[in-house]
Amino acid sequence: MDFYTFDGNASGDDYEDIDWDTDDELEIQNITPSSCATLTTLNAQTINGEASSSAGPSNSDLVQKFLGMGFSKQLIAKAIKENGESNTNSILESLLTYSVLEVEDSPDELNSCHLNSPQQPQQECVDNDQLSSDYNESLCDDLSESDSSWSGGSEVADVTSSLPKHEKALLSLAKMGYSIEEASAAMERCGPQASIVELTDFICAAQMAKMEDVFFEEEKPKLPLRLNGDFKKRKLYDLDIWKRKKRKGILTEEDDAIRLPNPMIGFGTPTDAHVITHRILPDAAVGPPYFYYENVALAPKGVWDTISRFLYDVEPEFVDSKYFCAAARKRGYVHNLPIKNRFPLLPLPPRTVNDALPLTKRWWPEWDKRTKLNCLQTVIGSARLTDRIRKELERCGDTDNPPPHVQKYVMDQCRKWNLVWVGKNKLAPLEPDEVEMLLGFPRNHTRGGGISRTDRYKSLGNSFQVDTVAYHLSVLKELFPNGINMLSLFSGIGGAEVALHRLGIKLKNVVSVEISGANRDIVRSWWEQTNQKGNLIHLADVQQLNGDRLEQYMSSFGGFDLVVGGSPCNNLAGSNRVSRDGLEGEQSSLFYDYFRILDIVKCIMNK
DNA sequence: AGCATCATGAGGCATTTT
DNA sequence: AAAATGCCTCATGATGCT
Repeated sequence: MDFYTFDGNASGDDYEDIDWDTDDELEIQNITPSSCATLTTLNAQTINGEASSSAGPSNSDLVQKFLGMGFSKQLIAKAIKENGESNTNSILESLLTYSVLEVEDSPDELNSCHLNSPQQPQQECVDNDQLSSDYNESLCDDLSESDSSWSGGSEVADVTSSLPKHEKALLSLAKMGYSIEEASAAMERCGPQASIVELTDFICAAQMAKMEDVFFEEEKPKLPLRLNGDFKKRKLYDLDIWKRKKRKGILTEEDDAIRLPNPMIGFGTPTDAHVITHRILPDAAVGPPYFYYENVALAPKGVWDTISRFLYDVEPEFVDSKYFCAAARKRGYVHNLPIKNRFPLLPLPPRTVNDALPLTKRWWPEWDKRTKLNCLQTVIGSARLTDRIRKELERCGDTDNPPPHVQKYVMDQCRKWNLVWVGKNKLAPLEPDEVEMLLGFPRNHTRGGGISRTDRYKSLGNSFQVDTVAYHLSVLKELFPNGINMLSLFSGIGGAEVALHRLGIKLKNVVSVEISGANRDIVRSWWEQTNQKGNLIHLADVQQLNGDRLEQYMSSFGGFDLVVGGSPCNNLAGSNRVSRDGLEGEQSSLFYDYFRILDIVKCIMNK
């Protein structure tokens, strides 16, 4: 395969022109992860997904940890000076002691303590004028919006001011007889906005788990994945069931499977008060290169376990993009990137339908309580549907409040098809440019150049949410100030490329593999329009990309810094009524090519 | 052949009710 | 504790038109 010349294939997700009757496909069955890198098993995890570090943390890590717990820099410096760096517990004791001298205990306030003093890191602004004025206008009051599904002001990992309420909470727990370790673990776990009740609930659960582990001294199984999220009653219930099953000896493999976190915020989002900044990666996963893999979160059972197993046992980070923009997008991301000091793209995108689509506000009925859209898919609602709804509403007469059964019918269809109000009794699916905006792409990114409207929806529906991905990739900016070389598999319309560009990360050499000619055209066109100085190499088929070819590229510009890819979800997505066959499905099995290629790159880089 | 349009549930959690 | 209910999901295939 040589540098690709554009063909006539204009479909967004079609693989019909690929010969599927190859031997490769058959060999996928029962394949096991085999890697030239040593595959090590993940150490037993603590409940909060953060394994305790055996090596002593560096001074900055230490400071960061206590900053995250809400102590002021001055107090931390003092405590470290008195106790030395090695003894974390005595530092904490000292910090608490200082707090006793300063703070009065007032439990009533503890139930509602929040971080304040929002801070946004400075960020180089790149091509933000691509975005619509609606978009920009809505940004200013974004932070003040309140949303019942999540709380807290804008906050990034670096907290520099003293936050006595945290210290109060810690102090209260200590006074209640809990150990410093338990209290701090619970606080780190539940977040700064957690109430005392939640904190004690967590500690209780942890104690129960610990107690029972004493009774069941055998092998320590992996606890269900809890990357983040609060430890509410539901979680206790889960843990209860799990313990009970274990006692009865009926613990099945399913109980050991990866579970989705609730809320689905991964290691944190730009607007979360509490962000996890440390994790332990399995040795085999540590780069180079950095890799970033994406797929739908709600895949059939066992799929994410397999993906994680192949990708060096890295636990997926599940994130719903509704915490980044006005539309939901539940996705899992497996990556070996640092997670400390992430920062969001600026300006922050509109976070409600009202802000994202201001023209719908006038027609939005009071009884439609939606503030977010559901997942943007590859097809839209039909005209007949919206016509049926309009007739149904008109049948109710000239009222602002149709009967409940009509409201339910309308709302069900609205949620199912992501309809928005564009007139009296008039609903409509999103326009392609509205989808572009919601996903964080520049306006008209997919417009023109011969692509059909149908395929625009298809390509957009298969794409990344740029703000979400950019937040994760932002840590690369300080690591690669001179730019990066990237291998982009299943590039689609270039979500990763756009994200890096908007982050101000220079793209030196990009090898992009994408089956759809229309999508390649889009990326090529974007590349030229944004005056990229780097080198874009387009290929069509990941299956044809072998080690020799990779070695050629890598020797010409010195290896890849980042390997990005979101492999086909066709056989994993819930919308697929016909062939939801799992990871071994016709298209979704291309995941194994992502692993194959990543592993080759890894081998070459670590030679 | 390309394009637009339309109809087509099940799987799997989470929550509520019994 | 179990059953019922609610809710959401990067889609595929058939058809008719130009």
